Order: sequence, then structure tokens, then C-alpha cells
Amino acid sequence: MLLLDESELKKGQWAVPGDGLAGDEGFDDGAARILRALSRDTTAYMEQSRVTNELEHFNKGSLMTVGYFSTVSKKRFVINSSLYRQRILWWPLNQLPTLSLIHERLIRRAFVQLQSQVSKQPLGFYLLDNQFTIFQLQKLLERVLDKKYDRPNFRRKALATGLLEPLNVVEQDVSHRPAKLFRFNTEKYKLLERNFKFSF
Amino acid sequence: MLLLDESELKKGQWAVPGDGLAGDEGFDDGAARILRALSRDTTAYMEQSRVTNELEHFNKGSLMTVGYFSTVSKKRFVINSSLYRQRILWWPLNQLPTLSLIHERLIRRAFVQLQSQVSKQPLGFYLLDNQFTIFQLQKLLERVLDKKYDRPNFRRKALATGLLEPLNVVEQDVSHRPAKLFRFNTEKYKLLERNFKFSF
DNA sequence: GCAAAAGTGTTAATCGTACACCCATGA
DNA sequence: TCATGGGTGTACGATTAACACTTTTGC
Repeated sequence: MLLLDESELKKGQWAVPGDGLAGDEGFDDGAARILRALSRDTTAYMEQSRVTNELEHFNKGSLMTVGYFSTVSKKRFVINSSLYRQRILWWPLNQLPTLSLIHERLIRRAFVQLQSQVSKQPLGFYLLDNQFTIFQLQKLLERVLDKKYDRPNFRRKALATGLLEPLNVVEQDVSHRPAKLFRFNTEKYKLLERNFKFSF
Repeated sequence: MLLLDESELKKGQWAVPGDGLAGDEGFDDGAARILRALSRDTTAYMEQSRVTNELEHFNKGSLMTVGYFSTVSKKRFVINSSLYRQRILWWPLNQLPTLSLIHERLIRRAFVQLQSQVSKQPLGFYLLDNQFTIFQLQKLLERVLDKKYDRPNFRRKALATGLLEPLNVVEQDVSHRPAKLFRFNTEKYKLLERNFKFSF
């Protein structure tokens, strides 16, 4: 579930997408620019993760990396530039290709941070499409938090938040009773904001 | 509850203690060194907070600041060098002196992070001395999380964690019934570690 | 009919919360 | 004696967790 980019330095070496800062650009701005260069989806949640502990030394000077992570819907994620299109792949977190130690650590750290943010921000909703079933939301949280939930109970709790707006539309072409589709009610969330607690 | 250092640049200007990195020192190492330069207490919890978003530009080049926060017991905190002794003061978070915008933001951000770590790490215990009463722990969490708790209920919950080891000693010289003193059971905590949840 | 997930209902156990109440100490 | 916090008990309501059951779809 992670986006990786083929590095320019070595063939076949995968890396987290990144770039240097342009001019007097801030770090947050730089990270946003990198994400925009990859995809047209602008609804993503983004957060600074951590600075690599070590400086990388080159003959020209030293380099430090500031990690950011973002939650993007795989379906909404549309690769922007044809330049990148050939060099981007999604990888499942438990089957990452060989990475530099620095990038490996950035990813592990970002995932821990994502897990801890899930209950404080409606991250689950950023990861899904505009229309989703409650079961999809459940499966998502189960994967992020590595837990199992009881379906009926999860459903009630999710609905009890009042943040799921029914769309009066159902799934199509599924070999079981089709589920109602919902969307995340951004307006109601804005009202809660500070008091939000998605404690599953 | 915050340690601030008088800056060398301007008289009467307060700042978060900091320093540049020495040689090829890592960020965590640098932060630990700065803390050690201030105090002899080595039990402190320390965590990277955030990189300032803006680079500061000087004629010589650009400067970026990586924020760290640490929880230290005020009683155990012994100022190390006589050089610092004159220039260090504790300030309550709600009555900070005038600070640069960058330092102000670092502090606010670190406090939010501290609040969110309290339930995942036994931070409360780092902030107290080796011997403490349950009521002291309660008051500490109440200040950090800006909540009020019922004393009897807090007591039961704290004891239920199994992480408080009774010392069979009581407070001295208090004008009320003396409370039993406890210490944090580090060994038992090590066993939990990953599953630790101090949800008050 | 079968499998799979949708959705509703129900119950017991657990937990949070709000108190009442007695205890021990210094002033 | 009073004020202050220490410490135990308890009772009610809310929340959680477990699972039984009916529904709707595709194969």
C-alpha cells in the first residue's frame, strides 16, 4: 500500500519519492509539491513524519531527509506526468522491495504514526473513495490497526458517529446482498474537529 | 513547565535550548547531548517533535531547526554546568515569555505531541520522582490533558494497571492523612510495552 | 440450494461515573 | 475542631462484546 519510485541513481533500486527544496520553499510546501507532481488527487491528508537521524555525506556536502506521509485513495490516485508513469508502483507494506535503510525506517516510522493518527483524524475516509460501504471501512481499519472487529457492532459504532451520510445507492454486481453506500460528511466533521475520537 | 535558556544573541531574549550538530553526529545524539549539557538526570524520555517549516536565511547560509522534547522531573533536574546556571529558568506553559515565532510553534507542537504520547508511553512516570503518590500522578495527568478525574476512580484505575509498586512508605509532613508512596514498575512495563495503553 | 456479506436484535459482562462515607494528619 | 486529601464501597447507566437470526444477491 505504498508508493515507491525508481531512483535515478541505480537501476532497479526503489525509493520513496522525494526532491530537494526549491528556493526558500517551506518543508510542508515542498512535500505538497512532490505529491502534486505525482497525482492530481488533492484531497489527501499529509503529515510530517520524522527527520532521518543520520546525515548523508557526499563530497559536495551533507544531505538530510525530512519524511512525510500521505493517505491517498488508490482509485483516486491518478499519475500526473508521463515522466513518472513508467516508474511508479504500489507495494504492499509486508512485501517491500529492497530499500535503503533510511527509506525503510522512514516507512516503518510513518506507519506507526499513521496508526496513531487514525483515531484522531478521519484518515479512514481519505483512504476510501467518495462512496464506500461500512464493511470496506471496517476492513481498512482492520488492516491499518491489525485488529478484527465484529461486523454488526462495527456497523452500529460507525453509524453512531453521525459522520456517515447514506447515499441511498447500493453496490452493484456483488455476489451477496448489496450494501448501502455512504460518503463521509465533511461538514459535520468540521464541527467536531477538536473533539473527534474514532476509537475503534 | 518548560525549560528555557537565555539566548546569546539578544539580552533578555528567551529561547529553547539548542545547538548545532557536531561533526557527523545524528539528530537524536545531538539532542541527547544538549540535554546532558543541561542536567545530570539521564532517565528522561525524549522524542523528536518536528522540523520548523521555514528555513532561516543568513548571509552565511540557511539554518533549519529540528525540535525535540523531553520529560524531566523538575526535582531530579540538576543543572550541570555553572555556565548555564544563571541563564536557565522554568516557565509555566500558559505564561511563556516573548519568544521567536519559530520557538513558540515548536513548543506548542511538542505539547500536543506530549499529550498524545501520554496514553502510549508511561510518560507520567518520567515526570515524577521515583517515589510518588497516586494523587500526584492524577494531578500531573490532569494538567497535561486538561481534564478532571474523580479521585477514587482514578486510584482504582491506576492500581489496576499493575504498574504501580507500593513502597510501604508514606508521605511525611503533610497536613492530611499521609498517602502511600509508589514507584513505577519498569520490569512489568517492559513486558507489556507494545500493548501499553494508559487510557485516562 | 449454497455461499457470502448485509443488516437487525438481544443479552451478559464490563466499564465509567458519581457519589457517600470513614480515616489520618497538621494547624 | 476544621480543612485536606487518603482510601473503600456501591450503585446506576453506558458501552462493549458475543452471537443468533433474517435478508438479498450471484452462482
